[in-house]
Amino acid sequence: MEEIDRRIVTLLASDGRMSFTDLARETGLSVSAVHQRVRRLEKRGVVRGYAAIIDHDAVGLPMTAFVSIKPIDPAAPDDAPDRLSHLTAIEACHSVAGDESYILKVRVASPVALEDLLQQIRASANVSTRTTVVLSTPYEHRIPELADDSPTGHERTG
Amino acid sequence: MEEIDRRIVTLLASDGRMSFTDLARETGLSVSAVHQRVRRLEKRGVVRGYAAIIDHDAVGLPMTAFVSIKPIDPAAPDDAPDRLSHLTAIEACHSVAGDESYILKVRVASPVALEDLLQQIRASANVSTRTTVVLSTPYEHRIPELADDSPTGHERTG
DNA sequence: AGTGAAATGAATACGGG
DNA sequence: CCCGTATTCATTTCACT
Repeated sequence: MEEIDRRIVTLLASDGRMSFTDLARETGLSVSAVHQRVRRLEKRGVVRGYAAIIDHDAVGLPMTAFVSIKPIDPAAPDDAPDRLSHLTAIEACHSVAGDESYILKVRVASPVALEDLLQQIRASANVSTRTTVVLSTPYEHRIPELADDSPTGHERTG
Repeated sequence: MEEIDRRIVTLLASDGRMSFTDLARETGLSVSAVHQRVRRLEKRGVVRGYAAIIDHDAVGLPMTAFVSIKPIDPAAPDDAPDRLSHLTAIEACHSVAGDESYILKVRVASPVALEDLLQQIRASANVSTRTTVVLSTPYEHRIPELADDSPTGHERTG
């Protein structure tokens, strides 16, 4: 991916509602050219979608935690993500290297809601849990610097 | 916060570029009414912003890790978030309860880049690190169900 | 808080270099 | 792959309930 696409991606990552007009100004291209590029980035899956960033305190989910899970029966088929996907309090599920198999990021309303959620997680996926409660979040959702070329599987190799 | 605002927040969380026209259709309000509500949600900080969701593989940052940090000198003032904020590979920084003081979520291009980043983290904040590498991400950025009332500090109490 | 209507500005489709 | 133009559609403001 080259310079201008990287710039577009960075701009949209920091303001997902930026207009094509503004993107055009920032990149020095015409509106139709950026429009075309954004649609292509969406189609190729580089831009996977757009989301409002919500203040979880303000919507009644002030408690965040990381829940690491480990299967009770290590021989059983590992379909924990599927078994847990109905629990909407789980914002993310990462398969990880290390002692435990997944790290879940969860958002709940209260300590009691967390207790309840942990029981549901254990029951749904037959796992043990280890929970790390978030006290505060100095920052989140930051934009990385995108540098140089990256393998998209779409560019020409020569 | 009541029903319609919750609906608007949920819709924008799942599609940050949804038009006011579509929001109006989905909520049964007029365009100007939703417009007013969205602006109010933004002003009150319930909606903190908008972001494009990026495929990190496609932009050359295919490696994600969680880095837990612990101060070398527990007596020193704890300004790790400030000391680390210049490292753009750090997407999020959470202060946590437990043995360690912060969990960082980082995105890097390669194992070597992670090694380099860990050295920078240790040097910048005078901390030890414990790193959990993400192997795959079954899901991320999911939208929680927003239920009932939540304390925004803005609604009338009677 | 809500509405509809009017004016501005943005998104999209198109013809062409 | 880029541009400009023309059309359609969304955003924003306003006067009013």
